Amino acid sequence: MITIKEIAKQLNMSTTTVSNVIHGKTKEVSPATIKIVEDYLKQVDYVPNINARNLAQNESKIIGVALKARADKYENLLMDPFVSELIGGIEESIRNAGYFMMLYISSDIDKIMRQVSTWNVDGLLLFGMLGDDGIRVSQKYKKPIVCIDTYTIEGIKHFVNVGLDDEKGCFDMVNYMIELGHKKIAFLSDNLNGVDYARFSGYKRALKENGLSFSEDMFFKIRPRKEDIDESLDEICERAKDFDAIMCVSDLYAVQVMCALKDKGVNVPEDISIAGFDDTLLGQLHRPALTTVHQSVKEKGVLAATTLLDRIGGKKTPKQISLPTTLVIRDTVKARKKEK
Amino acid sequence: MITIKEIAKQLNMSTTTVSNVIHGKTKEVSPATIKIVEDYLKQVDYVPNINARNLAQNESKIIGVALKARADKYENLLMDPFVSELIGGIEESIRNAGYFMMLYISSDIDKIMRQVSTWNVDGLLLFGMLGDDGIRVSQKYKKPIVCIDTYTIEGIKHFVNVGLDDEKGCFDMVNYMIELGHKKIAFLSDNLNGVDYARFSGYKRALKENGLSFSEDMFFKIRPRKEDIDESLDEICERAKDFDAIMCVSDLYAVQVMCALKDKGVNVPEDISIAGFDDTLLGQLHRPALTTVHQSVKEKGVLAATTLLDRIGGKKTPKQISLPTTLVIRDTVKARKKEK
DNA sequence: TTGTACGCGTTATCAA
DNA sequence: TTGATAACGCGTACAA
Repeated sequence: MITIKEIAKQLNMSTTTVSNVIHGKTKEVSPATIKIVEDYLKQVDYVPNINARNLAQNESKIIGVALKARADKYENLLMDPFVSELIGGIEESIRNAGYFMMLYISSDIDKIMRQVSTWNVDGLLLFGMLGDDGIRVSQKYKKPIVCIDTYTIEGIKHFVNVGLDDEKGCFDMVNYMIELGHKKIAFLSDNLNGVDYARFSGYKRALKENGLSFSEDMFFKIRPRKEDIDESLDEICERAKDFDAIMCVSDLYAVQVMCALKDKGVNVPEDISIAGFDDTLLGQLHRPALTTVHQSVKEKGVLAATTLLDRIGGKKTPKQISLPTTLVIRDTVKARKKEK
Repeated sequence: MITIKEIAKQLNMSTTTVSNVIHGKTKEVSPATIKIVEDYLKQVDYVPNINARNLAQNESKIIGVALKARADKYENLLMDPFVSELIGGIEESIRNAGYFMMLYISSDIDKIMRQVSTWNVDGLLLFGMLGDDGIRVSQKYKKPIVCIDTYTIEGIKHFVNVGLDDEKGCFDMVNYMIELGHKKIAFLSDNLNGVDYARFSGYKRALKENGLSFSEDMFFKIRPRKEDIDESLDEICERAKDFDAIMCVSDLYAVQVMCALKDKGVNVPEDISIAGFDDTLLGQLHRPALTTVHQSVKEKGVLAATTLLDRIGGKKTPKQISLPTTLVIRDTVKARKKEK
């Protein structure tokens, strides 16, 4: 690890000159010196020490990406295909902009904030915030923040948010199901907060606008933890007998339910129709191929990252950015045939 | 962002004393002063500046995780379920050990190495190294390195490696297929380097030990890029007509092939048997459920990270660590019925 | 055109 | 038991 000081010593010049050449401030350096320094730099393969630079300039070139994990859901958040695709898009954008990504995964918002302060990150990307998390973050951290898929009022007020038109996506799909003659349509998710609540709202609006009523027994609450999932799926399959169709809050759940149904001899879409949400690989590679609501997850990550970078660069950006959804009609939702 | 200097000023004492209290070097500090400092620390929510600390101590508490991307395969490596599960395990271990993870994704090994030097990372985790990458890295970087799934001779010589018994895993599966009466068994992958070559070797050994011969036309080379995949799968389905079974190098390919076959009216396992490798969610959630070779991807990540941390801590570790595989018998490989 | 000197926040050494 | 000061490597204002 050679330093500027060392280079200056070897070349018999001052650190300022070396530093100026490195940063292209060559207006005030003679061409001859430039050449000498540049040649030497290549020779010794100079790499600046980021810590010293950050300390001197009070910036870090780091984007913090904080994922608030839900303790009840996954062993590790990165194993969720949605999350990894999102991070993929984020990572790529950050890298291309010459920044670094520092990933924090924790269910403890205070821990996350300590890390963020410690590293003096230039900007923050937040995913999975709920309740008053937003307030607590914005009290401690004064640099640009962009949230992803945040629905809490505090989030909306305080931050820039990149989201999706979840409500409409679900509305469109349920509407489509009803057009095909389905009457008893269940909604399946593991909770009714944030994004899931928005989708649930779209589901209910579609029912209402088509003159169908909603009752509590039409909500299928799945328990996704490893130790619960089998029992939970059994119960859902049992309840599903009375239904024409199930609107699932994610592709993953849709595929899991279809597998459980098939194992019990129930056929999709002949006996029951199933729709998913997200349009991940899982649904694309299932047979029958999953009818689902498409969203571009990678694009969401890219958009969130570039928006944050714009803000760091002092540009104005919209505060609420909402990506569109589209229906992907494949083979798991078909016209209702028989009476139940 | 309050600093030690500021705290010392407020409390009318020296930075040394404050620093000592913070680091628990309380042998030489009077109880009274300790109390004062500790109380004040809580009040102001002091967070250390990592850059200054790293500069002073010449360490970073960062583990660099470098993924060498194959330009021909994915838009973004993180979208590969295998990779994200691996990273999940790594991230968790690093975090639990009080370190930070810095992720580099690039197809350019020199770029990766520059980043690693810049950040002065305490250790390096390498995935996807091929050819002479290993030599180039070890020339520039002198701190502990652990590779994952590296098979090159240079890699083996220079580094600690955490891998899998790929050869045996594939051997066992092909052996099992042959026991069930299959004779013409194809091997499918996108290349024959590194890990894939090891699996290919296991496949060939199983053929040989069972008195079956291998010929070039038994290797199905899939082209996984978006623009090629459909054509590639068409070709593979066509060639598959002459075969009893296909040993696929990954679950992803196995599932893709099964979908393509099904779309053409070919039934698995009735018409042809298919086996995968890795045991990912994709195979578990397919129907018929995929018969595959299990490896614990997350555990591999955990083991690589803890091995690296051990080395950083000065502990001795084995140089070659190989995880076992197990056969997961599900529904896509069945006894051969009809003559072809 | 080039060089000197200082500050960034922390830790470590050594003196008081 | 406490404090003053140097050092880490870089960038830069200002002096030469």
